[in-house]
Amino acid sequence: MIVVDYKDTRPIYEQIVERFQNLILTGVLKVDEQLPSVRSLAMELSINPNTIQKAYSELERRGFIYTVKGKGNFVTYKEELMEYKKKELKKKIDDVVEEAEEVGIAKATIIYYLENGGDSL
Amino acid sequence: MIVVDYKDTRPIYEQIVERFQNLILTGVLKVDEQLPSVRSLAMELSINPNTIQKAYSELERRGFIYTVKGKGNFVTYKEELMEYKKKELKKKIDDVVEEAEEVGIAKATIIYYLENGGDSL
DNA sequence: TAACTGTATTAATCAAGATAGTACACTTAG
DNA sequence: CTAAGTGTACTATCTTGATTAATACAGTTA
Repeated sequence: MIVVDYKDTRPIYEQIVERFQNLILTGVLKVDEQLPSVRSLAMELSINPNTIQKAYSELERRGFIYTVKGKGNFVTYKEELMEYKKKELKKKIDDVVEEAEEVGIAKATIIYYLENGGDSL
Repeated sequence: MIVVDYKDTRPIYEQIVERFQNLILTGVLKVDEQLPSVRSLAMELSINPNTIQKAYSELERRGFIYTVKGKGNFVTYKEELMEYKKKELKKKIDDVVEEAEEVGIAKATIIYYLENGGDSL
């Protein structure tokens, strides 16, 4: 379910955070479903429990999971997550548009590219 | 012209690379214009010359500048850069679209958002 | 020749990420 | 209640990439 890419320059805990985010947002992990425990996942991936813990803390901070001491980590109610994801997406889209405009590519050109693809940028 | 943000977690040389990329792509630095020398910029920013060198090497590798030993570093012909920038932009746009579709947001919705903004995602 | 340029190399330092080991608190099944 | 599973916290150590430091070499130009 979770894979670590050692060729990736990003820290392991970030990779884990992103992987779980995707699993949750795509519905592979259902609402209130339990995530692997800190220790078991660490064992499975042959990495330190502290690294998993760091990833889980970040996922909780971002609102993707909630933690119950002594029980485990669980997936948050999905609607809240969609809101989070939408915000992220909007930010990315706005960034791209801004970046394009800095080099003289208008928003309309981007829309045209989205509609027609290919070399239309 | 160049600023280093120590609160930024990214390495200094990456910040410098990105800053110069923008200055070049936005036309603030003209074609064939000379960049500050390795030593002078290092002095100005109070950082090590090696760090500037690393940034300039990367900029050359990416095709943004060309280097003449004994003379300095100069801005590359702009059309080539636009091609580079367009490729980058396309990649980013495609990424966003893919990411959106993973959570059930269609390309059409993104286009609508671009056209109308606000909460239309 | 002197004073600029870029380039290369080696060693030392620093900080973030990751590991290792241990301890403590809570929950649940038995 | 006890045992085994959870999450949490803390400290010490290791590793790696980024950065600094110091120096040397090579090309360009006034």
